[in-house]
Amino acid sequence: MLTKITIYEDNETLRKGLEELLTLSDEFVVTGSYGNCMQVLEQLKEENPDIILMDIDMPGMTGIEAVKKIRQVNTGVAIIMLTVFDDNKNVFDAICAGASGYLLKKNVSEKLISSVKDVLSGGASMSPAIAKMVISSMQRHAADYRLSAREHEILTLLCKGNSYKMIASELNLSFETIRSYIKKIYEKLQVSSATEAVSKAINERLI
Amino acid sequence: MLTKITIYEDNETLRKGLEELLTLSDEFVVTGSYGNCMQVLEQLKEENPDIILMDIDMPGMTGIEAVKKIRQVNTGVAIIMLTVFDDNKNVFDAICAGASGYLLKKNVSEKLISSVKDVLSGGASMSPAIAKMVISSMQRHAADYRLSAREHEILTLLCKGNSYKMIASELNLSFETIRSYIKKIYEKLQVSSATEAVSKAINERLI
DNA sequence: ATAGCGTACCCCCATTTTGGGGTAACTATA
DNA sequence: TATAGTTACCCCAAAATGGGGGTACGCTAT
Repeated sequence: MLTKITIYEDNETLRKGLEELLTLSDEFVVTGSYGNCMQVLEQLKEENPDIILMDIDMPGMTGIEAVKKIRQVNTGVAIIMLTVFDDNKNVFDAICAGASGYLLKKNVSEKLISSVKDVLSGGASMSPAIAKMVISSMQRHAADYRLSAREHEILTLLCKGNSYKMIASELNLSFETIRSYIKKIYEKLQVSSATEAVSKAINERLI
Repeated sequence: MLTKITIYEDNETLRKGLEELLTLSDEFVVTGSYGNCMQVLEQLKEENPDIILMDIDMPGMTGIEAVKKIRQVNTGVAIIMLTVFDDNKNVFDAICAGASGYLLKKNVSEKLISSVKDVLSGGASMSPAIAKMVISSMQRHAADYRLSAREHEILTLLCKGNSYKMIASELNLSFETIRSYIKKIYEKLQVSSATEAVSKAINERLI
């Protein structure tokens, strides 16, 4: 069965090129091809494609906004972002909005078909440069505050929203014991309130 | 110049295979090849490779522990994990520990050389399945609690560790106003303490 | 025009948290 | 055998927070 693909790309030359590239292979059919994504929801409903190629920078509505709109009504269709931007913000916004892949325009000609196949088989597609950015963002890690196992445990419970009392009963320790632990934790994390501790713990991946 | 590669892999057949595969191309030289990573730090210092291929499941010390050790003394060397595991935990642990790529053993023969080249040129290498896992983890997004702009602003300040007082002075509002906003925020988020709110806000990416 | 929402402020009271001071047993280790 | 680190407990007082009430103004959409 043919794979249905809809294209959003405001550069007409590139758009035509994409259409041709996809049509050359007899596995794909281009169900729609547009210079902006103002009617994206209607077109999605109408054409029901398997894959959407979405440029980020388009007049009227950005590709990222379009992805958000699409994901509100359809979580299934695969969306590959197609863009000249390789900066952190665009990549993360697109991924968080719900894109399944991120292809830089300079790589389109070699990578398009394989990317499409990757997402069709349930995977995601990222160029090495994009993958590097994503991985780096996961690695900004933990200064080591040398929390003991017990301190770590108590911090974890605190981060789940437990009060001192709840932590005490959870761990079968006295309220006062929890207090002294938390004092020590605050000291080690260099904070002075539960909210600071929780925010630091989560953001720096201590828990 | 030749690219120096060290291999850690306890399956001897596979290890020999990797050596041959790499040596076939005249761009690589295998500087070391070991069945466990007990001496990884000494070997790293001795051989100073450009790339390390690291199996996850090895006797004595896991590849993930080895990566952590390596990253404590060397942030430059690229590390490609080589494993049969494609479960969430192993992938994330490896990436967070500092791996630059993650290759499933079933894909090794076709993907090894291109993965090595990807990481050599400063990128990262992930199979589509791994990329999918990583992307999915970034997408678990925001139930919409319909916070107003002001409520969002106050929640953000709360998450940074500010007390009610500090928020009030920051926004030039009265202490009591902040209190009533926070009460409303708790209601919308269905929580009843600052720690819960902060944890929910960060984990569900509300801020 | 009126109901709803967001904004901004105020009161009370009880509970919780924080910051400062302690003590003491146990374990590991140098 | 000191010494450090962890675990566990206690007191006090001040500050912050949570839950419950309110009022008022302006905007918007019905």
